[in-house]
Order: sequence, then C-alpha cells, then structure tokens
Amino acid sequence: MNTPKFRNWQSVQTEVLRRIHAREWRPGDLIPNEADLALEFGCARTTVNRALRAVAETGVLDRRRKAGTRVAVQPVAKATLNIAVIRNEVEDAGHSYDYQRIKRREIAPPPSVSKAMKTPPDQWLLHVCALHLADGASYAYEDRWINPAVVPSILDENFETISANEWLLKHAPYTHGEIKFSATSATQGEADVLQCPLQSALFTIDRITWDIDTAVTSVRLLFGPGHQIRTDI
Amino acid sequence: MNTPKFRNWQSVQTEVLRRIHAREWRPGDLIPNEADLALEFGCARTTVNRALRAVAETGVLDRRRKAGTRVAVQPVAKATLNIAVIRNEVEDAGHSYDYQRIKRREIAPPPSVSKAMKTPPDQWLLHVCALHLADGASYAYEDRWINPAVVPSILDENFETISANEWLLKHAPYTHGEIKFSATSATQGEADVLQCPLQSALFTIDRITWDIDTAVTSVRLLFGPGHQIRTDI
DNA sequence: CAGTGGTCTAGACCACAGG
DNA sequence: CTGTGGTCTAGACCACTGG
Repeated sequence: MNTPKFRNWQSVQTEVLRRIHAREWRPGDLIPNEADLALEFGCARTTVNRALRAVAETGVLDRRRKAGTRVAVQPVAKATLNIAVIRNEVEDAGHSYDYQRIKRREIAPPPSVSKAMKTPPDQWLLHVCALHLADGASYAYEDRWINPAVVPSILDENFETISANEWLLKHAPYTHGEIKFSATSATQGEADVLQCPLQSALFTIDRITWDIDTAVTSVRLLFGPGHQIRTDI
Repeated sequence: MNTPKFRNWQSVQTEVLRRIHAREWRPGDLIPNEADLALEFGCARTTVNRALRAVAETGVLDRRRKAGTRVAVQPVAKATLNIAVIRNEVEDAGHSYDYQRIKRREIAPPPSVSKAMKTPPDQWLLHVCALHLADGASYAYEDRWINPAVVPSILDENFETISANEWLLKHAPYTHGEIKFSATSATQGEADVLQCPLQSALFTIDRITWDIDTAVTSVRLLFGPGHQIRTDI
C-alpha cells in the first residue's frame, strides 16, 4: 500500500470526494467499509467515520447500517439558506435600514390563520403589519400574527420602532417551525405599500414557529420585485 | 451534583436546548466549557463536543476557540432545502411524471449566459428547453445551457425521453455551484408553455454548476403558479 | 445471525485567538 | 502566554437491518 497518510478527517473527505469525482467510485457503487478505509488511509476508524458522515450530510453518500456506504445515484442538492433578521440582511448588504409600522391591532384572525396556528377560531391574536426599507426604498412587507398567550408582555409593545421580527427573536423562544417559499402576485394593497406595479411577482416567505405545541407566530414576508436569495452548493 | 447521567450526545443536545429554551442560558450568555459540562453531565468531553457542535450548526450557539461558547443572540434560521431531481419530486408527491422536450439546439448563447458561465462569447453551447409535467399538467419549465466541453458525449443525446436534469446528474460531475431563488413574471412564451395567465408569479430557481473552474451547466427552472417549497426549521 | 455504521471513552496533542 | 474548542487514537460496545 503506497497510499500516503491522511492526517485529519478533512483530508479524508477530500480524498473521498476526489474518488467520486474521478469516477473511481461511481454512482450506486458500494465503497469499502470504515474499517478497511481506516486501514488504507492509515488513520483511526473514527476519523474515517467523521469524514464519511460529513459527506453523507451533503447528500453525496448514502449510508445504512449493514448495507454499507454507497455513492448516491442522484445527489439531492441541499441548499442551506440563512434566514436572518431582515435588519441584518439589509445592513450586511451595505444598505441603510429603516422600518415603518403600518398596523397593530388585536383581532380574531381569519380562519386560515387560526387553523394554521391551531388556535380557537374566536381567539383574538395580535396582528402587526410593517414595512422594511433599504436605503429608503421598500424592501419587504411583513404581515404577522402573534399568539399573545405565549408571550403576554408583547401586548406592551407597540412595534413603532422595533420590528416584531426582532422583538420575537429576542423574547420568544420557539422549538421548531416551518418555512415555505413561493411566488405571489402583488395585490393592490401590497403594490401600494411596496411601491411596485399591480401583479408584480413577489418572492414570498411564509413562516410559522411553534413552542412545543403552541403556535408562537405566523408571518408572511413579501419581498419587492427582483429580490432573490442565493446560496452555494 | 444530582444531575442524572447523560448517556449519549443526543440527550446532551436535548438538555442544552432545554436550558436555552428555559432561559437558564440566555441569548449572549457564555456557557460552561466542554470539560466542565462533561463533568456535570457525567460523560466524556468528546460527547459534549459532538452535542454542542450539532447545536452550533443550527445557529443556536456560537463557538469560538478561547472565547468559549455563547448562546446566539439572533439565531439565524438555517433552512435546508432539498433540491431533488424534478421527476423524483413529482413522483414522491404521489403524482405521475411526464416530460416533453421542447427545444434542442447548438448555438452561441446570449452575453448574459456566456458571461455567467465564463465561456468565450462566440463559443456555442447546447441549449435545451423542456417541460416537466405532473399528472398531465404543466409543472415546471426548464431552460438550460450546457457546456459540451465538459461532457462531449452529451451531443449524442437528444433529450427527447430523458431530461437534461437527470442526464447531467448521472454523467456530469461537478464540484460546486450556486443557486438563486426568486419570483418572476411569466412572459407570453412562458405563460403559453406553462398554461398559465400572462404575468403569473412564477417561483424561479437559477442554478449554475461548476467542475473546478469550468461551468458545466446553467439552468433556469420556472414553476407553475402556486408552487411552493417547504422545509422545517 | 452477522456485518455495518453509530457512538462512547479516556487520554492526548494541537490550533487558534483573547488578553 | 494560556484557555478554549478541534481533533486524533485505540479499543470497545451497541443498534440496526440485510440476508
């Protein structure tokens, strides 16, 4: 065996990716098990495990006990999007951030919302609408419903200077959530607020977060025309 | 110390998340170092490391050598999207998949494409347009440019029965890429193909993949109105 | 049943960056 | 300089699951 030593899991990972890329290990192929690779690479099995696990997380390898490790036939591209607080998103892009509260009221939500948040239909929620601006121009419109049962102190906040977006992150813990991305046509009201033509295609994010089994907040973010989010794969 | 034993890294992770959630460790707080936690939890430091690393990957913890581990002030939500082969996406949703090739030609691309792919302006590329259908209805329109220099054998394929999407995944390796998500308005041509109204808001994915320093393919996917992609956070 | 990946341990050394 | 996380090792046992 004239394979040089691999000293760390990153170098093992690189070698594994090289073999896959070079078609030494083809899609669908079973690759050697961890113990054999450890022997070949001259390192501990733990190190090989770490490397293979990292590769598997990207979807390039399929690992199953007893069945072994295979090169994925159709590597599902896993795109990780970082959904930051809008203020940070804007400022990191080098623009000045501004915020305007548009509406704040306590009202029973439409059925679609109470259903999604699993709150009683007659239970009122806090409804906050606001506009996020970048360099003075409309950037995103936020339409949010908040369950005051989770964080009662939120009723003391008028959201005139701080966005619900930031307030919640700071004060309301959540355990899990769901995000949906879509494209929607600007309604007249949305077009007015975002200062764009009627029916403009708006990049849309719908997010709902939960604290164990209670909905914390449900929000729809509408981004102005041309907005895009990017990520490397 | 009456803390019960934590036997595996998942349980340590759960406990860490519980403390953060319960505000025992607040945003910005420095938490004990790995060695101390290992002592408290009655497990090896390696195990604590594994747990904290997992939590840090989700953005809930910030870890820095010497500075220690802190609870993130603004946990950037990391949404991982699985971009699968369209056929699988459709079939996994329980629909029948169908495919129609619309166009295939070898032609010099518009400047925007040759620039993005860093190919000479006069270098011709393979241009393939196709429609993906779910249960017989338009699902997504694919507009793709392929660099034949990377995989010359692609010129033998007419893409009448297999989509470039699948062919490339099987035959063309790539090392990295970029994905952009946005919303675009349907042009007349797009509306015709997707059988939707003019100016419909279309969820759009632009992707370009590279093999080291050579562009493999650049593709735009337009999804029909109402399409959304979701993920848990 | 048996082979594979999953994980734990104890100890060690190292790389990095804060002070 | 020193404390922290990052990683490696060798060995061990375990959990799952394919055959």
